Amino acid sequence: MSADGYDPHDFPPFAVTVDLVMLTVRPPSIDVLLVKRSENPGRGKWALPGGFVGHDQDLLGAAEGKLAEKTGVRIDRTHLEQLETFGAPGRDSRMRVVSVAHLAMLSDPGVPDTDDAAWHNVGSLDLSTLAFDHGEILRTGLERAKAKLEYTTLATSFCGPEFTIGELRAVYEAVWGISLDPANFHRKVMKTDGFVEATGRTESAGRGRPARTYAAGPATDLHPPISRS
Amino acid sequence: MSADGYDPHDFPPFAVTVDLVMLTVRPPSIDVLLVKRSENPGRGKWALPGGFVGHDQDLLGAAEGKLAEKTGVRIDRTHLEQLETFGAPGRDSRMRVVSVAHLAMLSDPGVPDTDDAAWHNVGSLDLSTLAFDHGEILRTGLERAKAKLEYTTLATSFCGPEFTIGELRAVYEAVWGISLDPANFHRKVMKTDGFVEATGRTESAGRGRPARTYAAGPATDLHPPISRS
DNA sequence: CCAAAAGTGTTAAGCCTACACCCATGT
DNA sequence: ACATGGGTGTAGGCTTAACACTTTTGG
Repeated sequence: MSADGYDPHDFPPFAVTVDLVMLTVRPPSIDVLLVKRSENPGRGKWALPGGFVGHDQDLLGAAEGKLAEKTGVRIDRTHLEQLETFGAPGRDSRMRVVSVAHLAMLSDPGVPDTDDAAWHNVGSLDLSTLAFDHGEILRTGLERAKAKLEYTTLATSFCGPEFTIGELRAVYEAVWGISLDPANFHRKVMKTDGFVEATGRTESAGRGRPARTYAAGPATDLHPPISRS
Repeated sequence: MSADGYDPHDFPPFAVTVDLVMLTVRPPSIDVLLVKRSENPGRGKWALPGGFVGHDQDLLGAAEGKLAEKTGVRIDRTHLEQLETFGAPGRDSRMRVVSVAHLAMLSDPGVPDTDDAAWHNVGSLDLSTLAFDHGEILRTGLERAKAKLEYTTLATSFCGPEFTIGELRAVYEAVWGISLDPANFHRKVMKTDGFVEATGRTESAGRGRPARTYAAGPATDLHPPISRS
């Protein structure tokens, strides 16, 4: 674009793909969906799900399609955003590929693991064993997710349609790897407009006082101060 | 990539470009470098500088090249980062183009305006008149710059090699469009490790007590709390 | 001396943390 | 009864915003 001095019919051709970092939280584990490569390069290695962008697809649409194909999850309760674009020469030995990585944050879809697709606990995963540069992409996605919990309300997208404040807190604790004061956490969530909405129901977790349940609120991108202590 | 089920020799071909949102601050104005298009589509319109990515170039390298070509500025004092990738079908009428937009934050390079490249005050610019989707890209870049001032020390990259705290404050005031308390701002900068380093010199701005000068400190990506009040 | 900008001191308001304490349930 | 997690109250410490005040220059 703005290709002054270039003949538009003589540009270097690229393949463009989308790759997805699909994260879900099953406290205290945080899991990523990986697929086993059936072809070279990287045959037998685990990789992020992804695929070529069609000629008439936009980037987010291509990512949505991959997400639906892998999880069958309805898009509305899932957060999906562009992460970063990776395009180093040689990252794919076959050809010049630019991959637009996306980050998806979803509640446990309950999709069972199969031979060629499985959820992996990121804590016990050696990133350097992933195919291509997918270890680096995954690291970037994890960092983004950690950062976003702090100043957005996106943690709710890791929860089901109805959840307790304790379950929400468990998401933060899993992602940040620390423990939070239940009392103070409760207050911070409550005082943040649009974070959660009361359902009026309660849910018993077996032992202890039953907790009120909530649904994700309308706010998604504002900046509440959920501090890390 | 991870193109299971696709023949790697039969992928949809794309052109990949980098476009640059090059911002500089001349308080109280914040300026962006635009080039006038000499070819269709969008002939005569202003556009972000950019160009095709070469087959052996990585994305950041391609952006650095464009930056050097347009400003002659040395890279070390300039902040350059990937912004977002834009790839909607039809954004360029000639072909399917994916543009990896980058954001550059630089101190006034003193490059004079020419017929086909000029610095524009973003406040008095109608974004909808830019070529392609460059108005949207510019808006994204401005938002990113505003946000990054709050929790990084990148404001120094808008300043020259030696600057006063007042000049640094003027950067914040220009970007955020508000005025800050000089006393409190001074303290916040000083108590943030690695934000600025004293030169030992002072500089008289004509009237008033001469200010000590500083150089950018080693920190670039930490999180000092420069609040917006 | 006066205006103006740099820089320091001070104080009151608000926020956050830590923890005490009560509530409601399963066993 | 007691253990367990949910939820509220509260005191102390810390940060912050607002502004008074001193410093150092040019006119």
